[in-house]
Amino acid sequence: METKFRCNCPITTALDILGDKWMLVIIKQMLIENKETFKDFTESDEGIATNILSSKLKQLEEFGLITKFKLPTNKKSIYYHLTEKALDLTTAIVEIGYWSNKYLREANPTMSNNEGVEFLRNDKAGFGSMLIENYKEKLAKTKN
Amino acid sequence: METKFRCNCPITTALDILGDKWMLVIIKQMLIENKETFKDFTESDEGIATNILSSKLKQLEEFGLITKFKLPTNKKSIYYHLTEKALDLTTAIVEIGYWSNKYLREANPTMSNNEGVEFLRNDKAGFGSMLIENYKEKLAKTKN
DNA sequence: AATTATTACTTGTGTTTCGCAAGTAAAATT
DNA sequence: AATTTTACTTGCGAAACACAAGTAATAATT
Repeated sequence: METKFRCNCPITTALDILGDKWMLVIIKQMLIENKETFKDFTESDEGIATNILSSKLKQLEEFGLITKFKLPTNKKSIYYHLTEKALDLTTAIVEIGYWSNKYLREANPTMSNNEGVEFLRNDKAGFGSMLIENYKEKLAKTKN
Repeated sequence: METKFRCNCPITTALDILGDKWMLVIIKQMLIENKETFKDFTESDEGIATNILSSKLKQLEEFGLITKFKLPTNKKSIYYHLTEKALDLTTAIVEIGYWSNKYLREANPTMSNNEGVEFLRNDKAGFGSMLIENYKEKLAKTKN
């Protein structure tokens, strides 16, 4: 599948790939909510349709944002992991969350306000670092 | 038009509004490329269709991200301006640009590499501050 | 060992969003 | 007065997305 880029602007180019309903949401689910398998994603709050999920996982892999991984003990499950390239989107994702918490509470009054959100509000950079560190630790455990 | 939010996650909530092909691109065009009028947008590199532009401008206004403005000297032209709420997305947009410059050059070899991009690469935070400052200066001039 | 359940998908169909071309009404220019 | 410019809308085809159902391989249960 060939991506057509709208123009030579870096920001627009990124949005040619990430600017849709699902790409960043899936990355967020992996980064923050420990989603790893197809089933994990289908069970998430966002409720993605399986055909969409399938096609988005394919795209994410094509762009080098995720890799597939199998455990030798389980031939059925496929584990999807974020690459360094995707992990480097953490700061951008955190910025979006920070902004959303600040401005979108009246638009979506059901928005959660837990310890994670509090951490984000109080220490944006620290929250990002924590996410990356946690994710890398988790990967190290899974792969060894 | 009523927005349905997929769940209570702040990040997903933001992407329910901004997660499409055009919303962030239009904000970027206003912030970085001095696009103000309907015609400005239609002439931009990205080449948005006029019906899409019209509906996106409506949405941006509904969400309080832009405001309409008319000059007393010109009854035809409508000037669209970013609100503080939208300006507060600058850091997120800059992060996306920074990431794109770092990772998407092989996907889109035509990506520009001018002084602006160099500034972004060398001083992400400074680049963001500069954009906001410039934008506010411009607004001050237009409105008075 | 045979049946059932789980996982990771695909396929089919309808709906919504998006893209392109053309048209329109009001204001501005010639 | 006629033309052009600006800010749109309308109509139609294409693409993305949503929902339901089905399938093939593996794993668990009886």
